[in-house]
Amino acid sequence: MSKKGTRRHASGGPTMADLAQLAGVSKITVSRALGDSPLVNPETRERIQALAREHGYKLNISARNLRLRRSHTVAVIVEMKPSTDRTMFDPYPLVLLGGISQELTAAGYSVLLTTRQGASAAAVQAADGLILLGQGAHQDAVRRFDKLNLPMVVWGAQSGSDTHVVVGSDNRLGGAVVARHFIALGRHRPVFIGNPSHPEIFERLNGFIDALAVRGIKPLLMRRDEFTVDSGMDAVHSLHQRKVGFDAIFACNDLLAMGAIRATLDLGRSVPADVSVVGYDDMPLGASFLPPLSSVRQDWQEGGMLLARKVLALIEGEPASSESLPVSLIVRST
Amino acid sequence: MSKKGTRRHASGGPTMADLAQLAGVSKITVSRALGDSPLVNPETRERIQALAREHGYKLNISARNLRLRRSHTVAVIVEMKPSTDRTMFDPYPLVLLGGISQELTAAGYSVLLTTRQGASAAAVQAADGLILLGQGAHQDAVRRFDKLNLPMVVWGAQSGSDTHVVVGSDNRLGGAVVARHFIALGRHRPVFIGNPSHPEIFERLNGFIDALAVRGIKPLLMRRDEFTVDSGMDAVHSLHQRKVGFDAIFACNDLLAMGAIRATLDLGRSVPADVSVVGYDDMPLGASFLPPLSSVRQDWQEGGMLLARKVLALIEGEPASSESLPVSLIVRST
DNA sequence: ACATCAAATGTTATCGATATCTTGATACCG
DNA sequence: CGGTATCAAGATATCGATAACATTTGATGT
Repeated sequence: MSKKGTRRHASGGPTMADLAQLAGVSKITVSRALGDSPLVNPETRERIQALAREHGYKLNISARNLRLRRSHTVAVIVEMKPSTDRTMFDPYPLVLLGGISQELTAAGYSVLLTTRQGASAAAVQAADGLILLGQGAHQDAVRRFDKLNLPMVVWGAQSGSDTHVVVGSDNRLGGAVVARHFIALGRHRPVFIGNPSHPEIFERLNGFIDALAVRGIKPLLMRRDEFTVDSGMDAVHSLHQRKVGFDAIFACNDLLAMGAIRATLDLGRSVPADVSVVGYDDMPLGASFLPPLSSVRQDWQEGGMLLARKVLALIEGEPASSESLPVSLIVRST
Repeated sequence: MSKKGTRRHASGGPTMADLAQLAGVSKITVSRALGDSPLVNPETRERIQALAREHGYKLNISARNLRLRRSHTVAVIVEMKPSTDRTMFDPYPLVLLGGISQELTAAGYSVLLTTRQGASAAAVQAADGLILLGQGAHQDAVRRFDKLNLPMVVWGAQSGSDTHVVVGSDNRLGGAVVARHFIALGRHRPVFIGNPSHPEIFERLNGFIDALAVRGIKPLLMRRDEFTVDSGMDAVHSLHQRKVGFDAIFACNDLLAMGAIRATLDLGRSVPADVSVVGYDDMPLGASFLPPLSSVRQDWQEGGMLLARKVLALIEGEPASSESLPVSLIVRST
């Protein structure tokens, strides 16, 4: 079936040049017709578009990207720790991704997903913009990708010295809200469970401490590196062994909170009568926990959408500034 | 020759041509040097690579993609329903993605993440291969992307008529394993909770039914569309109201199972003494549930890696066949 | 000394789409 | 009727990297 004129290309379909020949016009006219440019006669346009459909023409994105110097692609760099085989402990990154994806797709962009390590770094530089996820978004990572000179936004906590755009929940506020909740309940021996070496957790802790300080209350920090139920239980058992008194627990994650509650109940104390507990992230499951868990809710989807909007703005050459998203305390039974 | 020599390009860095001029060689030599080709003199190579580093040279991926007709990119199409759907909020797709990402990255590929709807469909065709996620992977979606004529693999349940490569957990086996577990425990009035209109769930149900049939047992189907704790509770309450007897529950998801257990306990019956319950997916939280939940575990990460390996094989022109991953029953207290 | 060969580098064409600059044709105006 | 808008379409150059083919040079063998 192969004649010289109708050569099939290895990659498959016909090119604009092929269509041009079929239609008896030049390449550029085909380009215009397919782009609905007003520069072509409506009849010609129709004819060419029909021809394109008929022959299953597909635009070669790589060629267009090269010519336009734009890929309409945003790279999302996710920190996937090699250590834990469970990639990330929680569903949130996906929700974040969902928000990002939704917004970018709507704007005609697509998402290039990359992990921090390895070879795919090469592909990143074809992107029009960058979104850095993964808690902390460690400075070295930021600096590394900064060198690409692309519009970039980072999810996480703002640290004063940063020059790039950071979007994140207002973790300080999150801590403060919980503190005020405890104060309103008349608690005065609160405990914080979590790992403050993550910038975001650090902010929560600070907000917590500062808001408590207003009443002269100093929380006890139970540092725990794992964000698991077991870790939460362990923290409370440890408090008990050390005979430390406490009447409120702020766990920086719902799993920790559930563990803490379980351990507290095991020790024969009541939640919330004896001990108030508040978690963080408002996992769907928390509402079904017994007793239903109070928690601080972040709007991840909105976060993702905001991240996306910021990169898009930067890509368009518009200014964009760092921003914190409000959080809300969902009070249930604990 | 007027201004060309020193012109800075809009997109930023120098090109191979620029480097070539700086080094006093031709473009192709630069290309070879940067590609560590043995065709260039080691000294020359060093010199050029040093120059590249010094001037912050970045390869233009779009140009290379065009020339090579390969993007070293695999598109992953995720079904994200805009509504509050299960897919988006479960951790599993992310784990799957993690596996995919890990394997592809290792092979020098990157991941183009796309949702099924919308404009980003254009970008997909630049990919070297396709992975279709999202339960069901509905036939229309499959057919639509099949037209792109790209190597494609699908995550989900195999339906006999499919010609494309399907990778998924062995859901039939999952159902059968639970059935045999119930039989071993001497249960004879089992209930299935879930939504069998999803192909994967349908398979679980079939495996369950068939394996029970060996002992002449017929399970009761409680159809529930939502995969939530509430839905699980509701199912059991409904059973109770209708005065239907049961001594075993197979919930096609852990949240349903937890709900079912909660409701069962609420009704004054004991788990597992009176009623055995098995969930599905083995969520991390299930192990910390009270009582610790028995569940069927699928290896999502391995699934993702397998998907990736299959597309890569297809891309390389090698054959690949559909495959089911084994599942395992994790017996805990329920 | 001359042919042969291999190493190192260069020349040219190409991947496919599109911006810029022209050209040809028709209409419109005073 | 000459001159200028207006519209439709073409010619050419370009984006940046690389494959295929071509050339130069020095070394080796007989």
